[in-house]
Amino acid sequence: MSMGSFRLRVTLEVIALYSTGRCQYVRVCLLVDVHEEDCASCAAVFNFQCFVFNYNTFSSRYITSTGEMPVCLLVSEDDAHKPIQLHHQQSVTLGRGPETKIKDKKCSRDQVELRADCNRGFITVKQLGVNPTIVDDVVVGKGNQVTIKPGQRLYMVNQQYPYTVKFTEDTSTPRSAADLRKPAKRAHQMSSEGNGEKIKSPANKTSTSHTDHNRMSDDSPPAKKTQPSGSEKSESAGHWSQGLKVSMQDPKMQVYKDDRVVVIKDKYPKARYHWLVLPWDSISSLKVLRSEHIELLKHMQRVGDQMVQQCPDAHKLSFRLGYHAIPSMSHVHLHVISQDFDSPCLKNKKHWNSFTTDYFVNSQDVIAMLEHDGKVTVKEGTSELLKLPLRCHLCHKEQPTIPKLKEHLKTHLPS
DNA sequence: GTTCTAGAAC
DNA sequence: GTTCTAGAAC
Repeated sequence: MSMGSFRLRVTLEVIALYSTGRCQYVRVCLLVDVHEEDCASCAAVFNFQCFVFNYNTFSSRYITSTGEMPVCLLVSEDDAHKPIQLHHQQSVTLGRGPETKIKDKKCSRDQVELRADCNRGFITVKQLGVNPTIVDDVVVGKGNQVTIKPGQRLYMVNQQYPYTVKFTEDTSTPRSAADLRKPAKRAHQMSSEGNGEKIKSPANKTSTSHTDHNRMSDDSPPAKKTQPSGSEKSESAGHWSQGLKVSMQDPKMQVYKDDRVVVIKDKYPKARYHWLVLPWDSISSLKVLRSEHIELLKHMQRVGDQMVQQCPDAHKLSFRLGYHAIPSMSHVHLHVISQDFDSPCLKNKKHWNSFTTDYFVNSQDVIAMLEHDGKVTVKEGTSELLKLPLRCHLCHKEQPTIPKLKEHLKTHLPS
């Protein structure tokens, strides 16, 4: 039966998430002529998707309206710290720690999981800690979740540490399609079907790109050297331990991303190749991982394997994929690191032992633990492993000092 | 996590 | 004297 041809009107709302944390939505209307020879409308729709996501060809005449998505702020009522910005539909775990400045041991480090819906103007609050989180005199209860809107009050734990939620317009967000096309503020391209996007060649060898790497370090907000510029100043990630959350959002740092994870080069690589695979979802540490995270961790490992396969030196270097048992930096991150350990950033015993003792837990072992026990446990005394004598990871010969160890490692380098 | 530096080790 | 480490500070 002949279909003839017809005109398809497509309206699509695109949510742009900027590296600064701001959101904007753009409504796109397109008229697509579908002809019989296109075989099926899906072909036209497919082409349409390619067109939309190829941002540089995105003409302003297709944009029928733009608007500011409200920014969600969690405000400390006792003014203990600056408001914490919550990104649209991104889970954030909060509790005792530098972000909230709460030191009360009754408050878990992972007391609540928050997820803001900036369109509809509420936050979903899930209590993770044992002690009660309270919303308007009602105990949430461990494992339960409630919503909180402006006007309501959240007590982090035991009628203490009051918070309110606020949604405000961010007037600094670019308003025109021309603004949107400026590369520095361009939204991250995201596959609609979860297919990954290689941003630039992973062949950026960390040891040979130190000039570039250091330049990037100077641009981005490290612990003390530089301050974030512009709107980034208002972000809550000021403490050094929150640095990964900032770096993962920085397009200059990203080498791969898809709908679940992002890969960045380690800012201080401990080997020729050293990447970090991070989930977009805010997962503070291995401790909060449960069975429901298994698929995500398997995906992180697949992406890590992919980084290795695409590495031009993969044939002559070996790699390990794993997690630090007790990481210093918040936000779960999978290390993908070549085993040459040929890097000026590897400077001390802690660096060495964190990658060459059981302090480094293989990705497969973490996944196996989750599959078997439903959680990840770290053995007692693991932190002591960082103080062990320096021992070559290949021939196990002990070395007296870091400089001697580095000299020794050269003997194992591929020719 | 890094940087800085006092003092131990050589 | 120099080299190197470990712990405080950030």
